Amino acid sequence: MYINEKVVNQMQDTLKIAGDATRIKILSCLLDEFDKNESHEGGHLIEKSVNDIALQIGASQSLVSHQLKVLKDGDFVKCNKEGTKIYYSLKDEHVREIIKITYEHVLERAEEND
Amino acid sequence: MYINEKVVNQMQDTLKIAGDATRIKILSCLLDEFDKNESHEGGHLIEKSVNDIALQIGASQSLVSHQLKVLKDGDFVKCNKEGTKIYYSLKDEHVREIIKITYEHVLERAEEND
DNA sequence: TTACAATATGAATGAGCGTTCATATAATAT
DNA sequence: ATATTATATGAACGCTCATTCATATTGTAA
Repeated sequence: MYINEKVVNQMQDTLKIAGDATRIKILSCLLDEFDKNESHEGGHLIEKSVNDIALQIGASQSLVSHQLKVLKDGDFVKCNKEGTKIYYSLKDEHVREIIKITYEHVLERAEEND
Repeated sequence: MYINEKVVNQMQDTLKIAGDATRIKILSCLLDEFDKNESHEGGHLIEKSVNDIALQIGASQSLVSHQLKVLKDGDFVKCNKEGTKIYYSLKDEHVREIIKITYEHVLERAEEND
């Protein structure tokens, strides 16, 4: 195989991180296209605090904090601190694309099964 | 949130399927760009039997069969039967893109950490 | 310092799932 | 029918990991 074992494992780690409902909700609410509070102007970076995210997705502060750490370690999100609040945002374009393509995949599957 | 619970769960299922080393290897060897046996002519559909895949990725027949079922149920691959052999191939463009983008994400992370 | 708000952390539990092994099914040929 | 090849299936084990609860840390204001 062309892709070596190490890269495969890194890809596994990356996709495992993406494959969780809580984390998908977090990423989605940081993704402009999927955030109902935003007008869809491409390229706009959304920053939200831990508590904002927790409120929006209906999860506990602890859970969101835990999962944000996972997302940060996996380079899915970045953060910057302002006072006691810490604002998180999507790290790069890859994250956006993974979420969007997966969303399309799901929609297409739904269309097929009619 | 704009994406409802059902869609989130379907996205979770999709990404969970993608987030496994064995399945990534299977998908990779069905993806032209990553198959060393193929000349990189875009759009060429690669079909391989269960045993071919098992041999190429160095996994047991049983394991590959199990995981191909998972991939098929998730609409990652399709198959057609010819005699006793069953040939599997990637189902659509989304699968290609998910693998490729994840690959790029991993490469970019590696570059950052130098 | 004390109080409060925002976030992080650690332990523990419970469920999900990847892998292996053994076996079953299906198709073909002799 | 028997043998052989290709693939699928079911059970069982082990381990990973998502979530919760309690607690700790950090920053700010009074």
